[in-house]
Amino acid sequence: MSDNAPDADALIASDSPRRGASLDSAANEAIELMFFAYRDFTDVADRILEQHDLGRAHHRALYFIGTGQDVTVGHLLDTLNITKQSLARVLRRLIDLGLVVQEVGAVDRRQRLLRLSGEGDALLQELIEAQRRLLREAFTEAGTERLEGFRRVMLAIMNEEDSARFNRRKRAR
Amino acid sequence: MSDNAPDADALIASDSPRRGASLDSAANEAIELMFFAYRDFTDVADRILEQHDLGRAHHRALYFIGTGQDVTVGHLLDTLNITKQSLARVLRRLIDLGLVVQEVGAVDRRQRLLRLSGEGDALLQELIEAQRRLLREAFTEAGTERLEGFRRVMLAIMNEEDSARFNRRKRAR
DNA sequence: GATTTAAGTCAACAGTCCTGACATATTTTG
DNA sequence: CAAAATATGTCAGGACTGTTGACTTAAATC
Repeated sequence: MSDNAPDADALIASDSPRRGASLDSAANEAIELMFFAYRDFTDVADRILEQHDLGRAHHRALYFIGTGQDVTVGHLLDTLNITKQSLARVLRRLIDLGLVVQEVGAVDRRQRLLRLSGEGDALLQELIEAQRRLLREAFTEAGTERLEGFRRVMLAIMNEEDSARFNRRKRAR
Repeated sequence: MSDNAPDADALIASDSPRRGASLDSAANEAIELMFFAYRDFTDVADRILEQHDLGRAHHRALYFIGTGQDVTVGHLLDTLNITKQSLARVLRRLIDLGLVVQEVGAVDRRQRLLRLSGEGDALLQELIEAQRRLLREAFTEAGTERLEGFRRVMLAIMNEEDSARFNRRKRAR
């Protein structure tokens, strides 16, 4: 990717004359970190989903239904950035399997409030725990004092819309 | 996800009596960081790929062909963890577009060594630069002293096979 | 010479995403 | 109240990426 890539430990010397080049090679490295780490992160959930003949799209829907309050179809469309048609297929399957139930909105009866059934929540908890375990172990392995660096960088990678969404969700917890 | 989620800054107090709970809520938070950050990271490349009517699979193939040495079809299958048929379709397209060229292997003439054409390399550089810019800006925004934390945690999230692969690739640069 | 390996190909199927159009029920607005 | 806007659902059809399994060709290896 580039010559003379400095050791990552040296990157901290941000007053070096080659600061720009260091940032570039750190970014080159990070492209691969993102690819491999995300793949392995999703793999632990994929293995569970496979056993239920579900895919990632079902996981995402389950997740945001289960971790939000009064989630409507519209909220889900906003959060997932997909089309109504894409979501409909996924939601239909989850409802048919009895993992998700719908209720007519109390304030606005056009809305369909989505929530997980007991079975749906059990599956979601299983998925969350698998990814949580992986991350917990990674934090321990890397040293928990490095967690803050990880958090801040990941947050900075997000665009404004998503970091705002992330913070809204965080506040709601 | 859990009650009494502590502020992230408090997570550093790893000698707290609730260390385990802190790690859990940090991991819960990180599940969303992974989702949103990865999505926005891939989005900057997707916007460029769209203009060329290419998808993520083409990006991945271009990337590993362009950043490796003497990459064969077999290597690519190993790295990407997909089937021969999946790769074949993608590779066919890239070759037909003139972005990738094949040469018969010098040592083993059964092999097809893959490399990028000038045009292919130009596209790859454009893709890499878009993601590199995003990451560079994120590092600056988060503070470069936090880069090391990010790196170590991401590396720890990877499984052994991928972290070994990552380190092999890094050594080769 | 027989077996194994690297690559390419064919057929068929599944999951996820897209666009665009249209229907229904309900709420909001003029 | 009637008209417009909104939330949801659905239909048709297309694209990309992934899968499995079987088969061929050419070259290397035993």
